[in-house]
Amino acid sequence: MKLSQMHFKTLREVPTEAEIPSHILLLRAGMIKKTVAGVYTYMPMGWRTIRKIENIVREEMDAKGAEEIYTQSVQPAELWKESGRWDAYGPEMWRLKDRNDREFCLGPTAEEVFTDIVKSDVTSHRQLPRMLYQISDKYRDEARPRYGMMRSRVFIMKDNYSFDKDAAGLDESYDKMYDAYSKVFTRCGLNFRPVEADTGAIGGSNSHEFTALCEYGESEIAYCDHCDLAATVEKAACVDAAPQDDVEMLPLEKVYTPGTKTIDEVAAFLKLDKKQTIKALLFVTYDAEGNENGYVAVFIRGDRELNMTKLVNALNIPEYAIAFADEEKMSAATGCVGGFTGPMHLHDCKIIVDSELPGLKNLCAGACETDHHYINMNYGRDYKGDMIVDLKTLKEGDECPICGAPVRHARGVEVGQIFKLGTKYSEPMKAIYKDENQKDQLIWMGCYGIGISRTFQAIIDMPQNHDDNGIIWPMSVAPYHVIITQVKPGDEAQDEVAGRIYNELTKAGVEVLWDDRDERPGVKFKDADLIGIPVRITVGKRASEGVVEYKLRRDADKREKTVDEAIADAIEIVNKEK
RNA sequence: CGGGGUGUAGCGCAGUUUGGUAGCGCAACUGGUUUGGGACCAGUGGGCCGCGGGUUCAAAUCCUGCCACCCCGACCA
Repeated sequence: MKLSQMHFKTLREVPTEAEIPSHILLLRAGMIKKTVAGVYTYMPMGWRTIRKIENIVREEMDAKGAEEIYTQSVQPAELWKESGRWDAYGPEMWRLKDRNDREFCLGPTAEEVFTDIVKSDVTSHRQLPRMLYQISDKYRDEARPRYGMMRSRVFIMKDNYSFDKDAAGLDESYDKMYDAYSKVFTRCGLNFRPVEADTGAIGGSNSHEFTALCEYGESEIAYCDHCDLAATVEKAACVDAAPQDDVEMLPLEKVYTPGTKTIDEVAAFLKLDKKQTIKALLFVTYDAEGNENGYVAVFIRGDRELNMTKLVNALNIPEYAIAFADEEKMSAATGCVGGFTGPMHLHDCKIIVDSELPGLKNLCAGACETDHHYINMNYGRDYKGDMIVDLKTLKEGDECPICGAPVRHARGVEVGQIFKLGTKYSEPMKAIYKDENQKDQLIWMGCYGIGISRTFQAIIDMPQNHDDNGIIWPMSVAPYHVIITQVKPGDEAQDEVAGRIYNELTKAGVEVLWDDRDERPGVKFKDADLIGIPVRITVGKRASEGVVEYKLRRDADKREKTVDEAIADAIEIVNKEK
């Protein structure tokens, strides 16, 4: 393809909307354009890379026996009501009505549609297992779109669904996908790590997230250098402090603690370690219509951090159905007092106690009375919880829940996630097959997603895939393999040499971009670096002698080569790496 | 949804405090000189100053309502 004939434009200056390298470079390279917040257009060069990623995904899916289908984005509300997720999904779902007032959504995912398809076609154990996938736009009306395509409202996702006879079959499908995903992300040039993850709105029993390691990522993962621990921070279990069984309970005492509303203030005032205090966190919960339907008080050791995901899982409600409470409003109903709430004297309020508190003795907590705290508070004797559960966030340096070593944290971008759904969808939607004994059985399902557009962007954020001058595409996903930078189009010798290189490489299956624009050489070099084509062949002054310059985008050094050498070397490296 | 910020030419910005009818750089276009790392000279075109309402002889500028976008948080396969 001749660059002079392409719809191609690069930006010299950084657009204000972008902050992280991948977003800045994609915009500057003219590979994407924003349509509206969280919605992007893929320009020719960017779209080529998207298609390369998609094809890597297709190859790996097909290799595991999955078949591609295509379901359209508009999905009827009935299916979602059948699974129970029409209400559960919340404001993120993009809902719409047709002219007859029937309800639909733009698919944020497609468990319902796939389950519906399979249940009507599959009736016998002989038809299982099955694995179907698709690559399509997904719609999620994100509260805050961010970082270009890292968190957008419309994005390209590969989603597939496995249908098995039983749990063992599901395990097998899951393992296949785990393997396929590892291959996909390796081929895409990502530094990634599979980590255990929470199942969120999708549900199910077991899940791994594939996280591209990158400082700009929104996921935080916890891992351990000494054992296999690798989990999202939401998922990671936390080790309770050792129970103080041998410590004697001291008499409960109310103390005057004027103006000490925060844990830091109380601890300083009473000269206590924060580990001897209990922190209160107050929440209000909402029903499906968005009306308040209850209060929740969470108690956790003063130095700990609440893990919202664990709380929501314990309450078995969706995340959007809970929010920090207006303490003043709540005080009338429950007796809490802003800054001085403790687990005693509360009423009409669900009390949730972190799992390590019952084992700890003589703690300090609010007295539900302004300017007062209790000291020597003990579980069982002085207070009780309606629920006792691990609500702690595993922090960097905390004890590893598996081996006890200090835990490490890293940031990353979630590029894929796999779930064991079990019968979560087949049960409400009645996806049933007849087994060998002519008995009805539920189909066991798994679902597996890859954010194609997110992967596209995450690739660039890998440190090895960009530098100050632009993108450095891995060969496997580069929009073109080779760029011919012709210094002086119209020069007879250069035209001849560039044309020959173009033709021979193209014949060999190499994708070549020919920069034949009437621009100064500097502009072409800058653009070539910016768009990140892996191999550059510069046809310049010495073209008449049959000599060109050969340079890899990722290396600094350039080398003069004969035309034939350059062609041979380009073919070799492209075939090796593509 | 809470907090903060910004909307002026395709992109990046100044002008707003103190009202007087819009400017700079890049990009584009024309001509010329250039041609191996974002050239130079001369010239040209391009703006409902986010949108509505108000104050005023006069509004990019003051008042007011709305909208959009970005950042932090909340939230999120």
